[in-house]
Amino acid sequence: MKVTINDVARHAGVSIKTVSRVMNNEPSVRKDTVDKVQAAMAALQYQPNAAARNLASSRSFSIGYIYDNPNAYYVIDMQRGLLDACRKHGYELIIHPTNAKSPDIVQEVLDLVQQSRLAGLVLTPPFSEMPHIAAALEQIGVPFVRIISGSTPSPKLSNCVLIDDFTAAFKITNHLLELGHSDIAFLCGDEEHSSSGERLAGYQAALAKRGIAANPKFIVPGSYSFESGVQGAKKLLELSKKPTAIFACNDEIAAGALFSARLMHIAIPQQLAIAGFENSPFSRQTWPPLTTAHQPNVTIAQQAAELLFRHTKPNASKNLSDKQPVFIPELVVRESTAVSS
Amino acid sequence: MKVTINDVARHAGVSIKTVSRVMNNEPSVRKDTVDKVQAAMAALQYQPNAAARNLASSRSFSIGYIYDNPNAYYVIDMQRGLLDACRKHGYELIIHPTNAKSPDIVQEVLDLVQQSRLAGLVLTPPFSEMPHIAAALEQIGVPFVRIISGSTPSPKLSNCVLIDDFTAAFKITNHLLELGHSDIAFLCGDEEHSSSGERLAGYQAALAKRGIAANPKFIVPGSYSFESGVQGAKKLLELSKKPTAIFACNDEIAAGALFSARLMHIAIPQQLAIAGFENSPFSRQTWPPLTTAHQPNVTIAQQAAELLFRHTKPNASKNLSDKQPVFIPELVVRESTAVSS
DNA sequence: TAATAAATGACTAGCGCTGTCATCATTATA
DNA sequence: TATAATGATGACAGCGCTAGTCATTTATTA
Repeated sequence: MKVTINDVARHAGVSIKTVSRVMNNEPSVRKDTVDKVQAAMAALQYQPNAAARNLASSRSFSIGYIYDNPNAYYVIDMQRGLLDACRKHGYELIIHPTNAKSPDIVQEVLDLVQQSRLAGLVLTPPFSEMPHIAAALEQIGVPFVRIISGSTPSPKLSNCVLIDDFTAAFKITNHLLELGHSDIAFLCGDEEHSSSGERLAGYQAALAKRGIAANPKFIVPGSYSFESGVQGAKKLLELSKKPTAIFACNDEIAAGALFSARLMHIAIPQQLAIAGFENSPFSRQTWPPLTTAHQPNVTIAQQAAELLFRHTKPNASKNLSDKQPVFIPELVVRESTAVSS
Repeated sequence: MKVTINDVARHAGVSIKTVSRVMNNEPSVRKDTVDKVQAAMAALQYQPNAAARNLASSRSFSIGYIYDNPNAYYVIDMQRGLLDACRKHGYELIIHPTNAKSPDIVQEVLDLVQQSRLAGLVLTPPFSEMPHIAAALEQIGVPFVRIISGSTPSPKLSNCVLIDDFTAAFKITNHLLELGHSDIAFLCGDEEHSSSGERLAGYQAALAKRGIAANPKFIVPGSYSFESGVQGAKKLLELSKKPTAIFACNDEIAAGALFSARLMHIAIPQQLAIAGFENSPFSRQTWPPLTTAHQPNVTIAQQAAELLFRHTKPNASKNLSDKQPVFIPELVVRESTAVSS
């Protein structure tokens, strides 16, 4: 029933210590010994006792994922990717939904780390953009990886996975421009999220490249929510000079804009083109379906976890750790920006 | 930095063992000793080492949640509720997304239980409705709680949290009837999910009570997906005798139906009323927003976990364990079924 | 073939907690 | 008041593994 390291050792004809060496991939174990031991582990279906390993080594085999994101699909995708990586490396994932705006969020994170004895942490927005959290984690020496918006790798961002929102937003705006639009409005997400700023910058850069002066009234502050899209679009569509296209900072905002346009009997895409960002499932389920930018969140999460494991694992090869992943979301064209027929 | 049970014992002036007794609320510790120990724990901010407890007691302090549900919001809510309960009882939650249709799903679940040494498991549909999983878990003696569709508590369902889909569906159908509809169609979810059957039964019962013969063409098989709603509604709206109202088995199907109706230039709710089920966030974000039934998923999950802990905890009072929670989703009326003006 | 380095094993001491059993303190019973 | 019966507490071993120290065996190189 219960297979211990002893059984494996006996089965493989080696000592307990050698099995332990293999498990912790310590150097100076011969290749064929490793094979022998691994064969024995497989044959006996050995499951190392995580509790014992934990206790003896006083390191832990779980990483944490803190989230506070209204977009459930994003969270689920992240979890999926993180779990994939965790399974591969024999780690466990501790999830922790919380309120990022809580005044003692830093303490909460530290408590989590202590209580669950986390080996490391993966941070997504908004946590990945809170400098005091990064600072606190650094101080207590807990490795962490941030998934953030950015396009240019740099040493300062060595523990980051970058999402190039700028370029993706540039591409979306360009798509609208190519469709013949020049009065393109932008519905911002939360100011605190740097993704919103990056996307705005991409939008502005695309306009600038065509020599189009950005109309300040066409840039509407807001937040990453349906409601914000409703309000923002309303404001835009009540202008005397309406935009002919709206680029929303994410799909939810875009859905809100769609809702507003419909209320005002504005036909999409004939009278108004709308584009979103994220490619969340409901971007396919609006009417008409939304043009958007696709982020491979599962893959991003996997990479983030892999990056983290390079820091948590003592004997892992760290030589490739300079590779800093950058993901560029891809343009997905759907009916919400179809050429008016 | 690291506070151990030793420190607490010394601080409280008792033996290590007594502290341990307090932690596990074993009987036969005097009241004032308990207080003394708890005061010491609080003063030192003692965090018991889960790994050590695990190892020494060979029981575990984590429960599992397996999911395979396309509805991310549902999963997130479940997690939230489960985590709330876990935190309260000092447990950890191990999440495990997987494919319910995998041929060796039972083995996978058993492996998970073994590998993560789970103290128990919470099952939601579709897993909660797979008898071979329940059987396998019973056989290896791992406690589990199922969240399933049903209205009448019974001893056989002692470890279940029931969702009364029947009554909720009855209420929705009744709402449509009261609006003056009599040609009400029903878009089914997956046959394997008993919720679909229960909701269908509730729909039929409501019709029957009014003496309305159900038109078999108005009952369309399908699955819990947007696409299924699109197809199902299309079929219905191409009938020579169209329904005037559609009750979809969940919001996603309803959104699909909405999409289809729009394609066919059918005005909602003027020409067709549509109702969903679940009250997922996007039921509020369609145009028009969907009438639906609200399930308090966070609370449901909490209760499920509490129920589970009564089985996993050795010294817990089990006397209240006969109480079997039943939740009736509530009717939420929105514009998709507004009286045609 | 000797000299050097690389693998491996035997042994030991915990990691922080729980379980068992022995001990001591208290109360009930005659 | 003595005696048993119970309640409350402590001493100690050990959960399954890691990690360190040396001793021993095996492979590699000059």
